[in-house]
Amino acid sequence: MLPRLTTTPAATTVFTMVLTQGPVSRVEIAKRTGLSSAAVTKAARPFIEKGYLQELEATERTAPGAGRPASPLAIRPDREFFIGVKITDDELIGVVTDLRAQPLVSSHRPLATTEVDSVVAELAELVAGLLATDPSYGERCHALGLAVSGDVDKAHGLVRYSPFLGWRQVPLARLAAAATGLTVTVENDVKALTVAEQWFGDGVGASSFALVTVGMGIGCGLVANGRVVAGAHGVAGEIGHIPVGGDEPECHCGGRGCVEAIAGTAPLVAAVRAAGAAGEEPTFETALAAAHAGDPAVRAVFARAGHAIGLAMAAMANLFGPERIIVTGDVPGLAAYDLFEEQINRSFTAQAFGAAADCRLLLRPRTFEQWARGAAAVAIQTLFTL
Amino acid sequence: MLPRLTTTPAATTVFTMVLTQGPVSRVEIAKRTGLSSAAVTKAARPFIEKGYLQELEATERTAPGAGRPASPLAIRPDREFFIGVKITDDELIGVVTDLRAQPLVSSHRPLATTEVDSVVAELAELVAGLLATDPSYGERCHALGLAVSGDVDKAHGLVRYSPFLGWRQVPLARLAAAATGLTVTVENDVKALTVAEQWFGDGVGASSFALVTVGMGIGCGLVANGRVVAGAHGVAGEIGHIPVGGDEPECHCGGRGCVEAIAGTAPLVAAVRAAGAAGEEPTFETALAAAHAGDPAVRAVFARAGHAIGLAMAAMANLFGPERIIVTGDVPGLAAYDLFEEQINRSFTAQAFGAAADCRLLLRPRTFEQWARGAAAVAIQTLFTL
DNA sequence: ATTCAATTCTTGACGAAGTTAATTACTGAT
DNA sequence: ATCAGTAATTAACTTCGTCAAGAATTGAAT
Repeated sequence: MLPRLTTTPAATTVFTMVLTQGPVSRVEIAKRTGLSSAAVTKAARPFIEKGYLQELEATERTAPGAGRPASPLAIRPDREFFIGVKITDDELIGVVTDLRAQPLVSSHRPLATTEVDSVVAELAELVAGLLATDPSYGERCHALGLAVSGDVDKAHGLVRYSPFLGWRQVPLARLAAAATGLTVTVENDVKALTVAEQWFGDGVGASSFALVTVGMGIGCGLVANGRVVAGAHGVAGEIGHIPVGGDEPECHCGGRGCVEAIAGTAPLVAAVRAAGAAGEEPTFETALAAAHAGDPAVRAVFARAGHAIGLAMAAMANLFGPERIIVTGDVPGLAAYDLFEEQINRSFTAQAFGAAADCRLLLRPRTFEQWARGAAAVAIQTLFTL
Repeated sequence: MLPRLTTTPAATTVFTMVLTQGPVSRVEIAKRTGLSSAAVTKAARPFIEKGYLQELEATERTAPGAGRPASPLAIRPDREFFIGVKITDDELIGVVTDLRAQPLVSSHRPLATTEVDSVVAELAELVAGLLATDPSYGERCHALGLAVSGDVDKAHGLVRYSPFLGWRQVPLARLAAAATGLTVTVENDVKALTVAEQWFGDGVGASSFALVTVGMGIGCGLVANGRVVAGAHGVAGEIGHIPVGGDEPECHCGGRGCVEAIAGTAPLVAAVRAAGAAGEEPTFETALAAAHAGDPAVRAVFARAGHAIGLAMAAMANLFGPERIIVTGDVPGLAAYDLFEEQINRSFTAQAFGAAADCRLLLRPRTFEQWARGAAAVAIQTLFTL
């Protein structure tokens, strides 16, 4: 267990500002937070003493002017390391990150089964392997973040229900802590990625934004008033089940017209097959290739999917009014994104209500390692938030 | 100007808990908030001294037991009064409320024009009339809340854009303050109603909930993590422009398939007309009568509208995961609600994703005075929140 | 009746956190 | 060199809330 450094509100504020807003002078921190500069000095001191923060050298200082030059506070990223692991149904993806949640090494480990004990055992080995890659990791890594799809109770480290893994009420934090000796946080995978964007990515500085993930399914993480929207019953961000398709396609969720039933990987391939394109037994890869080769029937299917995604994003923006929308995807979705993009933009703009269309759309490809990074970001945020 | 009593976090917490959670003992407040009971005693004292809070008499106390009986703190609702006014394009609706935002008197005033100066002048007369109804109002009323549809900048008391009123960049708080001598807050009407539910209605105790208003249009207010979702570009809660209707109906917003283009009052009447039902030139009233009389064509139109509303509510719930959904409406919507209700419930349940269907649906008819009450609630919340 | 245990509320000393105001530190310009 | 301007630090003070002890008020046991 790492002793908690952020004991007071001011300490939390100051440290997270330096962590997320890059090097900042004390006066600047005081201005932005409303604290007195004296308070900033005091709050920063313990972090400097313990090596989490440092003052930048004179050479690294910014624009000069009249008066004493500022000595901006900067994070020491290698003061502490974190491990983030994304757990899928057939693989563990793990990364070691620094304090800024920057991935340093990554490692994959296939899963033969999703049986809990077996996954935890594999996880322990993955973690041990990652820690062994550098001696400093063993010394200065105390926290592990896990990202799992489904309904996660972060406060209790409990996976309430994960359909993909077939887990119910699994006390994953406790099990993983016992197996690895680290402090463990568990979070829903989309929310974890959202936290990574909020603190270390394109959500920095926005009090509200949305993250839309396009891939096998379509997911969404929301931040409002600076906090992740949790969802009262374990459900939130299910943008994939907004019914924009009319009565037509039936969805695995029992609903009709869901975005995911149009633009999810499986329905998309099915639509290509129904169109008789991309070969005898089309797969996502052959469909992709056919679309890139210019097959109009296949391209129409992708355009329809993009339309559905754009409408759902507009619905979300109309309801929620985010400052920005970050669009990202896992590996398959990522490869197809160029096929969606134009139609997403067009349909979003057409359906966004009034000023909601002013919302900035940011396209950000993210690899699977980024999901693991999200898990690490949650561990970091948990450690440094009161 | 009323001097601010809630200067410290503890004072705010204690007072708002008594205000919103009814009579509570100090120990109970301490338990729920995590404060020490000593802190509660200290925080409560100034409110008692100034007459905002009182200790309940022995006779009013709750269940006895061993030990010193609790003396619960209760609000003194008549210590301070508030005026709330809802501004529509053809009418001002005003109420005087007590500290609990309970309406005591109401008054309407027709508007010949929506020209700003004229509206402000009418407003001043309305307020003067309301204050004259009881001498204590004049003594103990210092704040006025205004509710306006459209994009409102509450922090600056500015109506950025209100399509219904044809207003742009109107510094309404300043103008109304000058005309009435009261401290004025301005808020979007749906958000105001949401605040009323959050503090004094069916949102009490919920850290997240949604309010859906069915009427001429369909609106929505959202509360997440205990705070109203504002929307970055002045847009939020536009549930009426979620495209659940496919490509079919074109909406006045420029989009297609919007809920409001199906279930709004005008499109609904148009659909009845297209069906050739409810008389030569059907109005909302004749359509309503025909539906209540059992005309199947008209009932089908209402069912279709209910379906659209239910789907939009499910989309919202899937995305947002509210603990509860409060469904309400203005006068016309209210009269028709029984025709929507069954279909709303059915379509919501069908489309809600997994546990999102567990969300409690509360049907709460609200009169126009309730909207005015919402404005008063915002004034109250603003006064007693740090 | 009296004592005791239980629970609520109050009080005053203390401690932690942050503010203000004065001081020191450092720079470029006159 | 002096000076004006900005940054950071320091020390005294304020404020808020905790803690621990005690006062208040009841029901139950002796």
